[in-house]
Amino acid sequence: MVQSQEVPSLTIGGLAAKGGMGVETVRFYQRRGLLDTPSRAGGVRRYGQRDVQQLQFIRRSQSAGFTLEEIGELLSLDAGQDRSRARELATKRAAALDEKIAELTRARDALRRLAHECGAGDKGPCPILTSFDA
Amino acid sequence: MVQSQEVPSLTIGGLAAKGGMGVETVRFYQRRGLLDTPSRAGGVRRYGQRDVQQLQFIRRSQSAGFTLEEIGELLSLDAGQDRSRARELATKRAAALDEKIAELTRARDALRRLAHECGAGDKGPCPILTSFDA
DNA sequence: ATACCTTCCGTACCATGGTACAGAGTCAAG
DNA sequence: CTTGACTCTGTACCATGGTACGGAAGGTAT
Repeated sequence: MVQSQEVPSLTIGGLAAKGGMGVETVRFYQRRGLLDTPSRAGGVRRYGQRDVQQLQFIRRSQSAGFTLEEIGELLSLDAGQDRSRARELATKRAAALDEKIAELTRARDALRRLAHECGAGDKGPCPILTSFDA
Repeated sequence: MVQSQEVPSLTIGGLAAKGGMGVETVRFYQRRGLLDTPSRAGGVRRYGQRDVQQLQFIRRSQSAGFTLEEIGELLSLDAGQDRSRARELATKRAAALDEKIAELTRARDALRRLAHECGAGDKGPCPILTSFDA
């Protein structure tokens, strides 16, 4: 089985576009060590599919609540041998998300209650401060 | 019905403790206009139940995802007459929370899947990058 | 080959939500 | 009436996650 040896063809602008972010953000991730910086063979740096995937991974991880520092660790684990550490990070974050989800759900319910109790009228004070018992 | 005219008796330290935060944070909220600064009648400023309640409100609102700026608006609405604005803010945030909850739920499920797929062994690489399809 | 756009690199700046500290004043217990 | 803890005020600093900008070099369409 031969690995298809992709020729990296994107410039940083194209890469950023595929990642759904600005060029400056890509460079920022490079500075942070989240994305490597290919060599300037000749003129301008070129990026490939792997880099696109990595940017998308960063975004997904962020939306899962990982910090950039944690994402750095995940990326280093991806290539590494320490499965149990990988599992640990994933399950810890999943548990944290369970808590966060519960918290946001309570808050949402409280807000809907507040909106309802605030009544149908449009005049008069609405005691938000005491109504919002999250 | 007579309003019980509470005599404010807490110092800033006691207030902060009741709010579950540090003194510096209370002062920070005062600077941001989220909490008013009683006059220094004599020596030291004194705080009452209303202030405690307000700090708790701030914390609850933060956990509901409001920014400090939005919280400032909510507080001004509390005393105000604009019920429809209050309802609008509450329902908008509730909807935003619904989205956020869905996003976090997806991320959590993806993480649990990842942890599972990462297997029971403890050696060898775990393709996190491609497994985490949030 | 001449515009014109992008990249490159370094450095500076931004918003958000705090946290720390110095130096002076105030308070309460012993 | 001293001592030690707490308060007050102003200003500075912090972490996180970017965003902006200037000036030089590279790439590309006409």
